[in-house]
Amino acid sequence: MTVRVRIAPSPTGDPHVGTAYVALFNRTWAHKNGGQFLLRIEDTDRVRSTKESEKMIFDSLGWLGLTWDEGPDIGGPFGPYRQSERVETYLKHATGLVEKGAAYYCTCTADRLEAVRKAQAAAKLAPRYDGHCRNLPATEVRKQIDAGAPWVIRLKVASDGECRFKDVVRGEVVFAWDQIDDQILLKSDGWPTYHLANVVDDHLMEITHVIRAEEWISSTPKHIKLYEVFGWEPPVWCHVPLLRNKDRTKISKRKNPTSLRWYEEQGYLPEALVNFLALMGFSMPENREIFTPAEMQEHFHIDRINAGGPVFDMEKLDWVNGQYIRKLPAEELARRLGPFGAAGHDPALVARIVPLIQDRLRVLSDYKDLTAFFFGDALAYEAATLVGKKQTVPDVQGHLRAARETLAATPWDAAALETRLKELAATRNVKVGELFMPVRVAVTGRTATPPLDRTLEVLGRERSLARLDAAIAKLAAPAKAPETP
RNA sequence: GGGCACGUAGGCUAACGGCAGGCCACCAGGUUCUCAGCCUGACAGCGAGGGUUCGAUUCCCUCCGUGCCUACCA
Repeated sequence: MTVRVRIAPSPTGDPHVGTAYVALFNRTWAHKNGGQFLLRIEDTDRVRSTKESEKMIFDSLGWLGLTWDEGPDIGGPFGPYRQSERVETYLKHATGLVEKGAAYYCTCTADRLEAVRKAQAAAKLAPRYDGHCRNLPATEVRKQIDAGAPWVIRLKVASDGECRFKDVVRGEVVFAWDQIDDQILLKSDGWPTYHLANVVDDHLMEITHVIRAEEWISSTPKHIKLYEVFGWEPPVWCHVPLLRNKDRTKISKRKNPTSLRWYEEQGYLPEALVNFLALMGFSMPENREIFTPAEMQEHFHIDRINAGGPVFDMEKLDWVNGQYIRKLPAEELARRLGPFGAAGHDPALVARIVPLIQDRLRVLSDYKDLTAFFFGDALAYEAATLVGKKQTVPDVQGHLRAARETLAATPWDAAALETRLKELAATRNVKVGELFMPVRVAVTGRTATPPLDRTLEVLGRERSLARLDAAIAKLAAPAKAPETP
């Protein structure tokens, strides 16, 4: 039997990091077994679903390389893959269940349901549908419907005994059937709820393994009941853990970035984010932390997924991202930096800059800040920054003037610049740092930069000398003088 | 409240019932003109209590903690 799995995101809001997480496990499992990975859009919530959101799901998953074998955009033999285009199917199946006696029409109003819930809460009972319409004669409900009352279809669940199922990640799970509510299958607008649509589609699309988030465990008995009353073979159940915020609650945008677009905009590499996501619950043999999707696929098995909910650790993500950034060939890194500002810069200059910042990029969007001083003429910094803690203004003035003079007479390559500046420090009888730091600040405006010699080299003679002049002028000016580059 | 799930250092994780190991973060050194990177080292853990066993992180029970679900959302 061919392994067929799917993810079924609902297109509401930004594309979620949890979607990518579950997609990764699904896709890896399908491809490891030579099967198919499907993307199905669960847009049965007519109020919240949007086309823009759907598009973003396609784009973000595509960005991550988590491509699908069948889906709304590319089609496939089991389409349509958008639930809004399958509404008649669900209606037909729901009414079929009523005819079989496995489901029933319900005309209870929202007001009544709320009142029932309130009463149950007051009596400290579990909030649950009270079976009002289930117990009414069918003719009575029929009469109300014919009179124009809105109706829904509910699944008949409550009964004795237990619902047991095997979960690949967790082992055997048991629910008492009397804990399970008479779930609404078809809403009053004629559209299905998740539960109905999900089961019908998974069956018709021949899904073999349902790999989904842990939050669905509680609903699984309803789904099993549906498979039972339809007379269908249920899939293999695999509930993977939920990604967590630092406080261990379900990951949420208030407490942690969840939008895949955010990660893209920050300049996390897609392969790094996927690698990091894999680390949340999956582990490679021999403690490997950095690996490709192909390597993961080789060693992956659903039953190796850790069942505990992992805290999404941004610091480790940064580390993983750094690993990937440093591994990139310089030209490739330059290309990837394009959208982060490098596209607007002279390619030849970018090519010289990239090696200087490759070890210093945490995310690609650091590019702008890290390279700002290579562009433009004016530098904005306080004159005081030029003067070290153990230095006096006259000291620094002397260093800068001497450095300016020396550099003006030095061939402009890193090796020569370093040699001459170090000689100068010796001549002036100061530590290298005491000379280098003021020069660094003078030509870059900051105290943390790539090595000074290479920075000077890329910056060029003309610009470097001009900035030294500006720094000397800045120090000569009255203490609180405004910036005059 | 009820149901279910989950507990290995601050975070992610590994370990046929047999010496608890790796990564991130943190800290300390080294490299060095600063920062970053890189190298070395240090710190740090089986939620608690019972039971089974020669032996329990591992199996069982109880407790505790945490999370999810408890919608005509998914």
